[in-house]
Amino acid sequence: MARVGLTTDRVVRAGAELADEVGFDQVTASELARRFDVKVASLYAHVKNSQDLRTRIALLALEELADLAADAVAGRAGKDALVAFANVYRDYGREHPGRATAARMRLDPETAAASAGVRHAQMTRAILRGYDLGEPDQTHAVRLLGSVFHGYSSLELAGGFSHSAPDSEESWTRILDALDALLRNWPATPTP
Amino acid sequence: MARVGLTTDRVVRAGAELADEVGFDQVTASELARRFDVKVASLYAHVKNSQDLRTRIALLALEELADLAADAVAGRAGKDALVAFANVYRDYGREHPGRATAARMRLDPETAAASAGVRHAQMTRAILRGYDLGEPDQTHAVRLLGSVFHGYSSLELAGGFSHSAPDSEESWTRILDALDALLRNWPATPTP
DNA sequence: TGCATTTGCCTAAAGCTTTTAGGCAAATTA
DNA sequence: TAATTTGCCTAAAAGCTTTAGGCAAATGCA
Repeated sequence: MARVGLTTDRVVRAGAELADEVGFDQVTASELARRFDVKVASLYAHVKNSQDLRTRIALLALEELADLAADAVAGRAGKDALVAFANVYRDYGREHPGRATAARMRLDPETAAASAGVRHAQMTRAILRGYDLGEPDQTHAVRLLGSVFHGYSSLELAGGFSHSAPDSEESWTRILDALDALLRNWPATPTP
Repeated sequence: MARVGLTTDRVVRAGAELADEVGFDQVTASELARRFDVKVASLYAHVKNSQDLRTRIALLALEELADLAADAVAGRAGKDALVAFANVYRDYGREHPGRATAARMRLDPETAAASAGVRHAQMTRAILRGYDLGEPDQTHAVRLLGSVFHGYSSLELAGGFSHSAPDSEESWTRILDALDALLRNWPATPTP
């Protein structure tokens, strides 16, 4: 019997492509097997189960995103860095909707701690060095940026901003302008 | 044979509770049937298929959220309204994680247009009347707020902010302070 | 109250996905 | 070339989804 040359890596990559084509939650071992022209059981030598497959796709997406982000911010600072960084997330979500959804998947704490997710947080902090924020405000800002990137990408993917003016492109630009202004002018803790 | 008294409404409500208990994507017709002590096929008289069930749970969640939000903002304005509104989203996500995930589900355009989603957008606009924003900036701000609420809730649910200082509560408060400051001070479109 | 109709839940069955166990042949190593 | 490892296979069990057809309970009407 001819061997197709399955490896965990190839299976996960094919899973990521499948996710982009049919949606992350339509990724099944069966469909993947069909694409490799292989029996389903054969896949189970390379991933523990279908949950494991999905988790690996998520980890792959997080790494790809982190690599792209690292590239984008290299040699930039201030608003320039912020915009480049933010666009990586948005563009990734539009080019790879399945992977992007995967990247938003809930991971158990240990898996998350060992994932490229930590690089994302570090890079966000690095960008904030271009603004004058001490702790704990820097952490608040990291969380705010994460929420906006995450949320915008997800709403845009869900079609929330299509079919209505102004177009998403313009909102995105202006939101980044606004975030930049906010970070330059972060309000002091109000005295209660 | 004793009748349990299934209706579409009861099935969907039970589905929403199940979602909160086991996670939205673990909601299956089989499990629901088990809880009603009924055969699976019986459910299919009340929902078209399992996708229909999930969509109906999402619509229920959107309505509940809109009702809560409407209550919360009644009689409030400015930052007070913003904070009350925002807290509805965050609290709902923490009290009803499954429903909240459902509310973030991708709906097809017609379904979305007929959903309580439009009330959410209207209420967000109403809150922004407390700030001095013209069009198209008001729309940009609606999208920003949607992204933040959506994103923060989703990250918090995924455990992104637990096990690290400062606690999520504090970040949330400070992020709302920051958004209020931003809306009061929305930057003009930069001249290119 | 008695009868007709509607409705609610059932059984049956087919098709699909997941997952495990065990086997044989191809690839690798010695 | 022989021994070992590895890759893919068949088989099979178990669960979820969905449709079709049937019977009995609830409802409506004379």
